[in-house]
Order: sequence, then structure tokens, then C-alpha cells
Amino acid sequence: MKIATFNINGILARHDALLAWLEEAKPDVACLQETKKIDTEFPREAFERLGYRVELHGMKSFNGVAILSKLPLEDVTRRLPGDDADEHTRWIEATVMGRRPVRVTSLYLPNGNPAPGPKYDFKLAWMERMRLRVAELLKTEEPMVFCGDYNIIPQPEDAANPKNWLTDALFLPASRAAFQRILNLGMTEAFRARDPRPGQYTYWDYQRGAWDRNDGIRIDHHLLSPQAADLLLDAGIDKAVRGHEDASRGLKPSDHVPVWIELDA
DNA sequence: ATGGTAGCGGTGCTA
Repeated sequence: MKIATFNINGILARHDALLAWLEEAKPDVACLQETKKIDTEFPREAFERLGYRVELHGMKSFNGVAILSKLPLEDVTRRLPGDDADEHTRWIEATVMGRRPVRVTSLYLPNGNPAPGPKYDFKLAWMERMRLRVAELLKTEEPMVFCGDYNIIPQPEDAANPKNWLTDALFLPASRAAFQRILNLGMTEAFRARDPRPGQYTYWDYQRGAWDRNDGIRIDHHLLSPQAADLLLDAGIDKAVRGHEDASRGLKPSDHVPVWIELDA
């Protein structure tokens, strides 16, 4: 079972590029972030024609997550528990019915800038809510994958220029500690487990020629429950997608690229 | 210290 995560930065702007990548990479499951559309306005037809079921949790203009799956989905759950006042659409879970069922979550963790401030407080509170939700789900002892845009640079080697991020919400010690607390539940960060080499990134800013200078960061991750880690076969980053520009067809890349894992499931 | 780019939606916010 190939499970990918891809922050597309707008489903309207990325519709054709997303379709092209799905046809090329052929993931069984694609977890999307920053769809930026309410569910009734999500253009699902072309993806369904490719054979994907489409489950959505979106809002107007901001945030928005989705799970696309060629395999049947059961028990779709939307929203991260723990704060009834939180209207952000950043969390959707579903059980993917492969050879073995796998619980898959597509998540969009708050950016948190500027820090300090209310947005940073919201980020840290959201991460504690996530820790509690993951701990609850771990009790089932089922294979589970929590993937998405974590907006967390876990280690200095996950940034081309870590000094530029020292005061940023993506790299502050409290952010990385909150991420580590989730890992400490017994989770495996799949890409690092498969490929610990430094200098591999999933995001390059649109500004200042970050892509041309390879000034990237690694912030899109798959966290695996112990039972899913036992099934991990491979992991990779589809870096080339960041350079796929075709003005004649109006194709512009997202600032993130797809990251994928292969499970024996 | 500043401003640089992109998406959505039709202004300014988010990143």
C-alpha cells in the first residue's frame, strides 16, 4: 500500500498538476493539505474518474484536508478533538481496506507564526490535542499512519540553512519538543527511519529563489504506529515535482512536494 | 529591517 502526503496549496490552482502526479506516481492513498475549498466546491470528478474515492474536510480559502483512495474507506472521522471552538479544517481520518486495514490520517498542523503570540499558542495547544488523539488511537494496536504537513523541522539537518529558522515557529525548541512528545508515544518517523541522510527537503518557499538555491526544509512527515512501522518497506520524496513548470498549460508547482511510503499491507 | 511570491476571492489574510 503506497500512501502519499502532498500539501497542494489550493485545489483549483493545482488541479491539473495533482492529476498528472497521481497518474505518474499511482499512490493507493493520497493525503492532501491546503485544499482551500468547501467540500461542495471541491472538483472531485477527474479524481473519481482515475479510480479514487474522495473524502473531504474543507473550508473557504484556508486549510482543508482530504483523503483520496483507490481502496475502500471505512469509518471516516473529521476534526481533531479537544477544542469545540476550533473551526479549522486540519484533520481527517479513515480506515483504508487493503490486504490489512490501515488507519490513515491526513493532517495540516498549524504554522504558528509569528511566535510568540496567539497563533503560536494555538499551534502548541493543537499539538497537545494531537498527542492525546494519537495516544487514544494507539490503544487499538492497529497499523496507523499520521501523515501531512506538520510545519515542524525536526532537526537542524532537515533545513538547508537552519540558522534562518532559529526564531521561526517551525523550528523553535518548544515546537520540536512537542513533536518529540508525539514520537515518544512509540511512533516512527518513516522517512528518517528509511533514509537518515541530511539535506532532503519537502518544501521550498516561493520567495527569494529558494528552489533554485535548494534552500529547503523537511516538514512533511509520516508518523507510524508500532504496528505500521513493522510493515514499512520504503519511503521517498518526489522532489522533481517542485520543478514541474509548464506555462503553456498553466501548470505551476506547489511550494511542497509529495512524500510517500510503501507498506506491506 | 525590509521585502520578496503565491492562493483564494474579490480584500486582506495566511503562509
